This record gives sequence, C-alpha cells and structure tokens, in this order.
Amino acid sequence: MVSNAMDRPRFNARRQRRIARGRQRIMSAAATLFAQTGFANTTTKEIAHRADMAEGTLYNYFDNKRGILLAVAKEAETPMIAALQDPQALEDRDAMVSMFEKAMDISESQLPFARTRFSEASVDDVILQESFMVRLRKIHQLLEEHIAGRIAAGVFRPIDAALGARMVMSVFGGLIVPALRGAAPLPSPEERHSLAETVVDLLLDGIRLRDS
Amino acid sequence: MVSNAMDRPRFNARRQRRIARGRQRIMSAAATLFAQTGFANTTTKEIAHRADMAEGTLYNYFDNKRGILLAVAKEAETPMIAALQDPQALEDRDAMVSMFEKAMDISESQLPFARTRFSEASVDDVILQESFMVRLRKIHQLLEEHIAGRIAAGVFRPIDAALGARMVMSVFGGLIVPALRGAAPLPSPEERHSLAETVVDLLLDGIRLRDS
Amino acid sequence: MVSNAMDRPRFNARRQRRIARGRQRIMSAAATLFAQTGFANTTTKEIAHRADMAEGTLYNYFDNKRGILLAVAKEAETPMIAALQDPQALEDRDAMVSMFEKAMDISESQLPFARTRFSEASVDDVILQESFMVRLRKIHQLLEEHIAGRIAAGVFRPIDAALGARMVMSVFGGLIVPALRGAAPLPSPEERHSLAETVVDLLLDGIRLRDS
Amino acid sequence: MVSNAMDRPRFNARRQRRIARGRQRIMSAAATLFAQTGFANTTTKEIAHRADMAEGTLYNYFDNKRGILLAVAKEAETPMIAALQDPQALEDRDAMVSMFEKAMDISESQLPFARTRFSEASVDDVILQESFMVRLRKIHQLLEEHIAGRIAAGVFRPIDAALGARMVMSVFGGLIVPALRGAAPLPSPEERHSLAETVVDLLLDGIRLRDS
DNA sequence: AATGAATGAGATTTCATTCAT
DNA sequence: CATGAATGAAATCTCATTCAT
Repeated sequence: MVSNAMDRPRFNARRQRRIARGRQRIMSAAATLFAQTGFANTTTKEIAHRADMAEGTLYNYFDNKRGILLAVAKEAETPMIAALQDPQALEDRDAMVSMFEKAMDISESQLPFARTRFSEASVDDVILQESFMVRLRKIHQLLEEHIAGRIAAGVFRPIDAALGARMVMSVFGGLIVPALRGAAPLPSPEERHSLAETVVDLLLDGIRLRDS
Repeated sequence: MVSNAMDRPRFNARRQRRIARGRQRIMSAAATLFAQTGFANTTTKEIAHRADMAEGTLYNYFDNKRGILLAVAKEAETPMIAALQDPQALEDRDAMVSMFEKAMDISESQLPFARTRFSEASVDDVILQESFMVRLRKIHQLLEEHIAGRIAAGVFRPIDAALGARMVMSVFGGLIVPALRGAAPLPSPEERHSLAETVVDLLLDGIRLRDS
Repeated sequence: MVSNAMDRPRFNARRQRRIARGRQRIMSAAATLFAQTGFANTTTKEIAHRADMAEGTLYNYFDNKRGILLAVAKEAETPMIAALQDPQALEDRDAMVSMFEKAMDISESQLPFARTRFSEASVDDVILQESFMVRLRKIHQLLEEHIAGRIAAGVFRPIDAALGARMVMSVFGGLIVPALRGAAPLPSPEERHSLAETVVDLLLDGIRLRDS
Repeated sequence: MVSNAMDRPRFNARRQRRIARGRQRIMSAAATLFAQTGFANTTTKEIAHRADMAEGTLYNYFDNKRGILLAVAKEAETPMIAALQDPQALEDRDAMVSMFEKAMDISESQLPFARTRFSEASVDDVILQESFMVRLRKIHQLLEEHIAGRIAAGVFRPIDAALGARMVMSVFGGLIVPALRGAAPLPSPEERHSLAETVVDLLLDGIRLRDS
C-alpha cells in the first residue's frame, strides 16, 4: 500500500525469490516423506513440521496437498534425459559406458523426488501420463533414433530399432529401479562405473554386428 | 448329538467352501481396486460394494483392511518362479525363449494381484520383505546357478554369474514391469512369443561365448 | 402338530426344564464376563462362546443383550437379607457376629452375579432402582427396626435408629465392597469370622449403652 | 523475527490458556456424561456436543476417547487426602468431626470427576490401580499411623490399628459412597456436620478406651 | 504471509440382531 | 431349537482445509 512504482519490481523480485524458497522447502520436505511412506500415508502436518512451518502456511504456496505431489513429481530432474540427448551417446563403447554412468547419477537429494514420481505413477494418472510416460517416451524415441543410426552405419545388427531401445531401457531399468524402489541403496560412483562397463559389454556383444 | 462325529466334517467342508468363497470374493474385488488406485485410495466401502456384500461382512473374513491387502499380496502366484525352477530353463535358445514366454504368462485374473504386490511393496514393509524380496532373491539365486552351470559347460562367456543373473532379470523386468505398472496392457500370447524370441536372441549373442 | 392332549404337559415340563437350563448357562457365562469387564465391554459373541452355543441361540432365551443383564442382576441372591431377616440378628454379640458372618458368605459362583449388580447399578437406572435400591432399602428398614427394638430394650444408646442402621450398613459395606469391586479376594470362612468378631466388638462398644 | 524472544512467551501463555480452556471444557463435559451413564455409554459425539465443539476437535486435545477418561480420573482431586494428612486429624473428637466434614466436602463441580473415577475403576485396570488404589492405600496408611499413635498415647483401645483404619474408612465410605454411586444427593454442609458428629460419636465410643 | 485451532466429511471398525438353513 | 454368516447402524478416529488472529 505504501509501495510506489519503483518498489514494485524490487519487491517482486524479492517476493519471487521468497516464494521460490518457500516452495522449495515444502517440496523437499514432502519428497522425503512421500518417498518413505507414500503420498497417501503422509499428512500435511508432517510435511509442515519437516518444512518447519505451520500447516496453514503450506496453502500459501500450494492449492492443496496434491499440488505439492504434482510439483514434486515434475521437479524430479534426473540427468537421464540429458545423458541420452547427447548425440554421441551410443557412438562407441566408451560413450555408452559414460551414458549409463551419467544416467545412473542420481544425487542423494534428488532421489526422493525420483522415487516419488516412480511410485506414485502407479496410482496417479496425471503423474503417470504427464510426468512419467512423457519422459519414458522421450527416452525411448532418442534411443530408437540412435540405434537406427548405428544400424544404418553398419555397426549394429539389423534388428528392430524399437525393440532394441526397449532392451537398452530394460537393462538400464534393472540398474536403477531397485534404488528407486528403496530395495537397494544408491550405487557409489565406482559401482556405477563398473556396472556400466559390464552391462555395456554384455549389451554390445549382442547388439553389435558379429564379424565372425 | 448322535451323528456329531459324521456331521462335523461335512459341516466344516461346507463352511470352508462358503468361507473360501467369501474370502475369494473379497480378495478378488480388493485386488482389482488396489491395482487401479492403490491400497490407500481404496475404501472398504468400495471393496464391499464390488464384492456385493455389506461393509461389515468384510470383517467376518479379515481382521482389518490391511489384512485384505496382505492376503492379496500373498495370493499372487505368478508362474515366474515355476518357469525358472525348470532345470532346463537356460539349456538352449528354445528353452530360454520358452522360459521367458511362460514367465510372462500372467492371466488377466491374476494381474491385479501381481500389480498390487508390485505397487504396495514400495509402501508396505511387510509386503516388501516377506512377499516381494523373498521371491526376487529366489529367482536371482536360481538364475545365478543356471548361469554358472552354463559357464562351466563352456557355453557362456566367463562373466560374473551374479551380474549375469541381474542382467537376465532386468531384461525380463523390462518386459513385464510396464504391464504391472499399468503402463502397458498384458501382451498377447503371440506378442509374448515374439518378444521372448527377440530378447533371447539379443541376450544370447552377448552372453554366448563367441567362436572364431 | 402330531402331539395329543396327553403329550403336552409332559412336553411342557421337559421344555420348561430345558429352557431353564439354557437360561442358566447363558446367565452364568454372562455374569462372569460382566463381572470381569463390565456389561458394555462384553460382546454377545463372547457370551455365546462361553455358554458353548451359537450367538443366535442366545435370542431364543432372551429378547436382547440387556435382557441377559437384567436377569443376571435380578438373580443375584445374596444371603445378606436372609441373614438380616432373622429376628435374633442383633440380639446379642454372638448373634451379631453370626449375622455379619453369614451376610459376607457369598459363594464363589454367586460372586459374579453380585458384582454385576453392584457395578452396573451405577450405569443402569433399572438395575439401580429395581434391583439395587430395593434391596438396600429393605436391609435398611430391617436394621432400623432391630435397632429401635434394642434401644427400647435399654441395650443400645438412645441414638437415631436410622443413622444407626446406616452405620451398621457402612461397616458391613467396608467388609464386602472391596470384594465386589474386584479390589480384594473373597474372605475365607476364617477371615469372615475374625472380621465379624472384631467389627462387632468395635461397633458394640460404641453403640451399646455404657454402664460406666 | 526481531521480537521473537519476547513474543514467544506471550504466545505460549495465550496458547496455554486456550489449550487449557479446551481441555478443561472437554474434561468437564466428559466427566458429567461419564458420571451419568458411564464411559462406555458415552459417545464422543455427546462429549463434543456438550463441550460445544466439533467431534474432531476433541482429538486436538486428546489422543483418543480413553485419554479423556484417564485425564478425568486423574483430575478428580478430592479434599479427602488433604483432610487426612492433617496431623491433628484424630487428635480429639472435634478434630475427627472436622476431618469427616472436610473429607465429605466434594463440590458439585468435582462430583462428576470423583464419580467417574469411582465407577470406572471397576472396569479399567489403569484407573483402578493408578488412580484409585493408590489413594485408598495412602489414606489407609495415614489412618493406621494416626490410630497407632492414639493407641500408644493410651487414648484408644489396644486394637489392631490396620483394622481400625479399615473401620474408619468403612464408616466414611458409608457416608460418601451413596453420593458417588448416584444413589443419594450430595449432603449439604449442615448435613455433613451433623453426620460427622454422630458418626464420630459412635466410632469413638467404641474405639476409645473405656474408663469406667 | 504466518499461524495453528477448529472443522466436518469421510474412513475404518464394532457388534447386537436377524434370518435362511 | 440351533446355527453363524450377513447385516447396517452407529461409534471412533483421521486429516485436508479453512479462517480468525
């Protein structure tokens, strides 16, 4: 009310930052809890407590509890896609190893977000479609294109590129899903490298055209 | 009073059948709903309605709602393990194809049970441990032994058998998990066969010792 | 329908006995349970189980659960009143001792009935009025008359007979209530005698006219 | 943020008052209802209605219905023990009269609490043990010591002090229990005085060493 | 914006009673 | 008469959301 024309922009910038910080605190708290016991078993009271604010304050940042879930699910920015968007991703063995390594590199702080998205996708249609499938399809498409290219280049056997992509994704899934399910801890960088190498070797020697 | 000794068994048999029918009706209704929207989002009212009985009747068969969940999770009898217990499972290409085919053969009626177990494992510790991990470990162990045998026989490359088992499971997971997540429909028998064949080919040509 | 005029009476007699036996079994089971955990915390299922019959069978003998309670409360036939109705009850020290002794003589099998009546009187108006107060008032009246007689005979001090009666009842209550509350075990016959003697001595030396 | 150090205490004080008022309102409402119809026959709906709040609000103050009961039972602060702790309690006739008088002085507002504790003790083990018996034993012990002292001083007859204590408690019970049971109204101050006087006279003339 | 007590709709669970067998 | 599964009304309890401060 006292603010004049000059204050606004500054206020707004600050305000934006403050709002962003608030949202972040909430999302981080929520992600951890969602990852542990699931969305439905987490109360807004718990989220507020972990975010160190009052229950009512949550509603200054989100419309409702589900809004927090959707934000958490969307936030989860795994480096998977980045890794796969690299046009060199399947260029040669080392590139593939590097790709798997990077794709498995989910930071401790990102894990709850990824877990939440993965878990709640089986229960929430919006998350399944807008957050989960969209990414999977994107990855699938990139992989398919890469593989088609390698086939055209005479490096891979002339298989169904779509199925090949699915195969690669499966193998990657076998590496990362246990951690997302909470059934296994996150692999250390060393474990990631060694896993990636072995898996790529096994994959390649099947997928690569054999010279005999 | 005189014919008690004879009546009891008959009464019990009838009673057993009636109870089994009741339990089964409830579990079947519950499994479908759990698979669709998750345990926490399914109300006892919905279960009762779908099982065509009064809400209170549920409690003549189960102690509480979670009791239904546990029964559903335990019930899920996928043919996976049976398929894998076949000592011939990895004998040759055809045996492997057949194994994958059988392991993917989840009937429409069993699917909700399997889905429930798969989904709720990430939220319910008892299910995760007693129902989910137990089976996974069993499968893993069987595969590892099979693979170690093939390596000893000079058929497979001398890789880490444990990692090989994980690889096979990953590939199988890539085939079946989408259906369990509700992200894809169950594959038809034909699709199963074709999927199994391609996947085995890709797997084998990596795992098989290359001559020349 | 087949029965003729001669059968009826015999049938009826047998029937009466059978019915009486059934009621008794139920009441005995119920009294025990009511005494342990109270009427409201006892389920018909428990009563039926303890009476070794099916739940539905209860309703062949009683209109409803409360009917069982009322019957139990009414049944409780403590020897208190009988003891007090003896015209000699307060005649001399020995008679008084004997009276207290007899009045405390609640058999193990009667205890649950007495306990139930005592406990539920504080919650159930019908029991309070029709089963509890009626008896208390009767006892009070008898005692008052006895005491008035002793005063007239110059044996007791010229006190308010009503208050004297209340005093005697209080002392008796102090002896028996703990057992009814479940706070103390039933006194053995020896304990009863010794208690009665001491209590009477204490009572008498206050109530008896002192000769100086 | 600046004035936090100062605000907190004030906030807390206000909060304490508000909470205390809430708890008190609930306990008062509950005590009245429990005293009338018993714990098991009182619904949370009734309690909330009488406390003039929504049913759910109860659970902001207590974990569950039983929590309310326990709080009510604990609250009941009868002046009995205070009266008995007076070292002069049995000093002479007037002291005894005064003691009984004070011990009977249960205010109208405290009565439901006392009634609840008395009634529910027969059904709830925690209340019986932690709330009821503890106090009875305390009273008993104090009385016993007083009496032993009077005996040593040659004022009372050389009786068993424990039994004497029980006797005093019985007489007191006879005075107060009817009110606790709901079988009689609370005595007015005048009635209390007159009752105490008569009862003490009767007690004393038995318990007091007779000169003659 | 922040607070957190109050709300009330809705979920789970209990259990006396009925009724078909 | 006996049975016990089915019923459904009612009780307890949870928790996302609101709102006065």
